[in-house]
Amino acid sequence: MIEKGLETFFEVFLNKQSVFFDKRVLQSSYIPETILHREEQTKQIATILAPALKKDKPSNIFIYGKTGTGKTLTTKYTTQKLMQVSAKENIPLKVLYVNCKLKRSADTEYRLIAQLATELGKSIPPTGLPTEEVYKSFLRALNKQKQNYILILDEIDQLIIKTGDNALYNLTRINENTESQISLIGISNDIVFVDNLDPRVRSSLSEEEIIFPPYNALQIQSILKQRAEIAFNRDVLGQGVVEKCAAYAARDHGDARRALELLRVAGEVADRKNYKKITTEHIDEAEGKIDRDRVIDIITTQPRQYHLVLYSILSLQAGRSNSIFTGEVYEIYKSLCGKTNTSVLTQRRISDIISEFDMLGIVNAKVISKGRYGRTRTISIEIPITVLPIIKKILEESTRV
DNA sequence: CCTCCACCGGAAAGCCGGGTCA
DNA sequence: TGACCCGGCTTTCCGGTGGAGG
Repeated sequence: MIEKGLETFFEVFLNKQSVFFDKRVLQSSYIPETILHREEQTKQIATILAPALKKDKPSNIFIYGKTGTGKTLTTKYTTQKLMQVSAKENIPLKVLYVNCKLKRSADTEYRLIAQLATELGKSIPPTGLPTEEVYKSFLRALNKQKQNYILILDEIDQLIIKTGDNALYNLTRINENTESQISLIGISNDIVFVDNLDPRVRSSLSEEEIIFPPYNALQIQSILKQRAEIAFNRDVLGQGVVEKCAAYAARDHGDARRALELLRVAGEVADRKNYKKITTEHIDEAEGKIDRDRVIDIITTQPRQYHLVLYSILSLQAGRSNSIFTGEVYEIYKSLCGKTNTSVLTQRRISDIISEFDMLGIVNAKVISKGRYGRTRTISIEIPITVLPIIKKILEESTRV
């Protein structure tokens, strides 16, 4: 009986009308036919890279712009076109793309070089070898065929923050040891990190600099319309939906990625509720959902010690309205450890965990001075009230012995 | 104006589990 | 098997420090 019900459920699901025609178009990995509002930047990149077709070494490029301003997309798009020409004309040229933020893939010097070598067909074990050895292997792969390489390092700031500029330094001078020519394209949404770079690396990396300004609301609107045309079925977008999405995204620094995500989730919400059209209400709902999912996702993937810390903060907040200090959190945390039979970490460590929560936007922690009574952080919770019960449940479950 | 609290936060080093290689 | 490597997580050490209270 139950099976029967489930079967019909699936059948109904299968036959259900969706507002989507091709959802992938709204994902950030999708590269559209034409890229709107980035003509200038596309041209700049193309101009700089073009010499590669004549076997000259293009200058290194440093690309900077806030999140969702089309840096990655434009770079990928341009290099893709470049490759098409080089393939047609039989010009040896290779583009390697690496995202330095991807955990366990390219977020350390070893892994970055290993990743690059892997893309050139060398297989490198994920660990165990001296980094030096990996470099040698990479070099051998480069030399196997003399040609131009364009190396795209996305989110390069993450790499620098985590592991310093060693890798970058080595990469910028790798040309001295090889027949092939390597050009770097560094992409970053943070510009301050450049200051901490070795001057040699800095000047080498930013032989050319390209800035991606944020989109304004109108530009985001046209981007959304361009994608929506392919992504959705005919006539599913309600009055003012695109406008509202764009307005939300423009509100905080014109992030096109967020706008697209908002639109996509709004569509999913509409689907789930069996609406044939997406309305502006769905957007509000989508915004809340994205928020909640983000928080829940962050917290569930956090290790146990972090849960204990957060639980301590939560229970402190429950009783009072005034602010919470690090010392108090640590006291509660310690007693919690005792109760749950967990090893106790140092206050120094807990302090770091709290700032991590702060950076993740789960908690707001500001350093203040209480004069005579010392210096500490004031901590408050930033989790939307609607998710608090869920979070509490998650924490309680993981905190239990 | 000086003191001195209760932490902050950088640097370095240790531990441990994952791995390679000869 | 032992010497060695990498990377994540912690601990240790320790020099700051904003501002209320004296």
